[in-house]
Amino acid sequence: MATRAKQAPKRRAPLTRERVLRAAIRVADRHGIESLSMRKLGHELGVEAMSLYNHVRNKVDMLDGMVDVVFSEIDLPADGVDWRTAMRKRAISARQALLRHPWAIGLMESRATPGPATLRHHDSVLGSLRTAGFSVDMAAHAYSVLDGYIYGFTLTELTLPFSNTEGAADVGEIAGNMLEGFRPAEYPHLTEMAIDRATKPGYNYGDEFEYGLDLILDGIQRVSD
Amino acid sequence: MATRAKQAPKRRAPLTRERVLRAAIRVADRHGIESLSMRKLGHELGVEAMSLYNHVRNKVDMLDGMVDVVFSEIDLPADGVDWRTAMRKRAISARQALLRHPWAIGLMESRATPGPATLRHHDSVLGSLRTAGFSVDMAAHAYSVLDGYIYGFTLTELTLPFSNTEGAADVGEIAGNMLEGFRPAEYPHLTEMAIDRATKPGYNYGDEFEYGLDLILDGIQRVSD
DNA sequence: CGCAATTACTTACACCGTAAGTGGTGTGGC
DNA sequence: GCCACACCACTTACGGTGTAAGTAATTGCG
Repeated sequence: MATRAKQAPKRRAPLTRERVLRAAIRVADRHGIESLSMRKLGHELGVEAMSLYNHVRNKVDMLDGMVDVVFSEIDLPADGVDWRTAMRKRAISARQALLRHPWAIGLMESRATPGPATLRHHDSVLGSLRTAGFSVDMAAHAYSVLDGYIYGFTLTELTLPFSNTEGAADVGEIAGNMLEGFRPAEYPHLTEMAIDRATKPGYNYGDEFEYGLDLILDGIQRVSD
Repeated sequence: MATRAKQAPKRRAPLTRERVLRAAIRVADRHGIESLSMRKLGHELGVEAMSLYNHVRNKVDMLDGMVDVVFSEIDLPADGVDWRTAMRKRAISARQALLRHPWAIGLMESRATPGPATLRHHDSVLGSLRTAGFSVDMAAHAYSVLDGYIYGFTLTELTLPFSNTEGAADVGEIAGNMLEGFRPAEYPHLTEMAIDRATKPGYNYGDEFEYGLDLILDGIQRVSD
């Protein structure tokens, strides 16, 4: 038992930036980003708050790191397939990552310094388009529409007044929320749509995503031929 | 001077929810949302922090109100014009409002209860589409792509690492930021694009907005015929 | 005039991010 | 074997936050 390396029972796994970020993401996923404090995060890791600052410059640096981890979870476009299916898969993967970490989009707004995974992601998407023969201008156009749509759709999806955690309970819930919040006559078209949705058994707003995505991909394809 | 109404010189304008929200927006626009505290806002209005709570339930209620004001600044689609130009104008107006108040998109993520202006806005857009002959399903599709794109594009525009306050200084700035932050060989396509953009004299990322917008409007039009 | 409602004020509390300083512990050179 | 050193978790402290609770002043109305 000389030089006991790590088998001592009280020894705890050493803190690292990686471990801090993972724990922060876990807390934010579970309890919401607004309740992520350095003290609570320290507690989660069995450590005092100030110890975190040995691995993270400050809180906004940590938030930057968290966003970068989310980007790292998005599948990069595979090469060897046509640009359209590559973009389609990436878009779907991106939406899933952003839904998994609902706080990520809200953080993006305030974050000015993209991390390495973010840069790698952007570079890879651009590369996929250029390899497929897109001009620089056209790649910029395509990237701009696609990314805008991905973030924006997911953002609206997240802010929807009814639950987006798919499930049959949505059916009446939509109309319920609509009708109790205001007098229907005040917002006739909103009401019409809510009722229409509520009466469709398996309706799920998330399904709209691929409709718009394909519409945009069609548009890009048409203009790039 | 009996019953002096309000001509006493020291009388200050009474607080109202309206005035509180306006001041909050002013502070957030000027110094960033993260430095908007109830105490500072009180100071801005010449009032103690706690007085604000007579007109606002709590801080998140205030943030909700601020977002609703931003929505109220977006031009509603005019009726009497075809849906396409109505949607186009509204999209441009929405982007401008969101750029004017850069904190608004970041707030949307966490806000679950839309205000009256927000609801009125949505209702009006839906109404414009329905009047133009869109089915409920098709209106939902169109609205979903368009709104997603508007928010998402503006969000990416706001998070761009270079300044988006239009101006000739952008030219070298883009390439500059790109090249100093990392080794170009690591992100070849990003670098290529940055250089390409930087060498275009009047380049402004915001111009991409209308390109994507028209691409989407084309797609909607094609599918709705 | 007097009453009721409104609303700005003060005080207090728990929590926040983090600057600064301290002490113990694991590792590498002799 | 031993010691110096780098590391890193710790404690303490400070100024800021949102807001609950209570008080006092002003206003509008009978």
